Amino acid sequence: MRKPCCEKKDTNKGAWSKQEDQKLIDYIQKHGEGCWNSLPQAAGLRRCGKSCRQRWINYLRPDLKRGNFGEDEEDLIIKLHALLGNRWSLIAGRLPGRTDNEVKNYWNSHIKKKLILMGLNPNKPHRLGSTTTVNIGATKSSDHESNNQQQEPNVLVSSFQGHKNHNKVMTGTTTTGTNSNTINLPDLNLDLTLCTPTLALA
DNA sequence: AATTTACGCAACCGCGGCTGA
DNA sequence: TTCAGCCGCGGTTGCGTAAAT
Repeated sequence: MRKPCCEKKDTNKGAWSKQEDQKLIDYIQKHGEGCWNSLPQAAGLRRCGKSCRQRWINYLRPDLKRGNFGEDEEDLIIKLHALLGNRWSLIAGRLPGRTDNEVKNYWNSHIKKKLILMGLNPNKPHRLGSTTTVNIGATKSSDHESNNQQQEPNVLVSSFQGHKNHNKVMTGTTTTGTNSNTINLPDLNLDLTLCTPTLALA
C-alpha cells in the first residue's frame, strides 16, 4: 500500500485563502520553486507540498495568462490533442501562459461539446485538411507496452505511445533527427521540444 | 422569489517514473 | 540492484454560481 501524500492531520484542505496565497508567493519569490515537500513548513503553510506546487503552477505563477481562450488557442489545442491525446502538460507547453489543468478543463467543458455538436467524436481521429510534417522524438521501447487508461492519440503515431513522462523522454530526442519519426498532420509545424511556459515567454 | 439543475473551475487523489542512497 | 522518497501527470471530485423552472 502506498501511503498518502500527506498524512498530517493539521494540514488544510480545500480552497486557498489570500493569506496562504501570499505566503506561498512570498516564499517562492525569495527562494524559488522546488523542494515542494519541505516548502510548506519553511513557508509556514499548513498544506502538503503537492498542494502548494499545484496552487503555484495552476494559479499563482506570474506568467499565467488566464481568461478566455482565443480561437487560435482553441484551434491549436484541438490539433495538438489530435496528435498527442490527453497529454495535457505537453499541450499546455505549447500554449504560453496556460496550464495543463486549464487546458484539460477547457477541453472537457468546451471543446469536447463543440466537437460533438459538429458531429465529430472528440475521442476519435478527426481528419483535417492539408498536411504538415511533425517531428516527434522516439520513446523508449517500453513505451509500447504500457497503458493504459490513457486515451489513444487521435492520430496514430507508430512509436509514440502513451508514456506518463513522455515529455522528459522527448526532450532529449526530439531534435536529434536520427530518432525522430515523421508523421503527417495538417496545419501544424511543431517542433515538440519541451519548453516550459516560462521559457516560452522569454 | 425560491428552488432545482447545469456548468465551469479549483483542488484532490492515486499512479508511476526518476533519482539518489 | 534494490528501495524509498520526491515529483509530475492525468483523472476525478466537489463547490460556487449562473441559468432555468
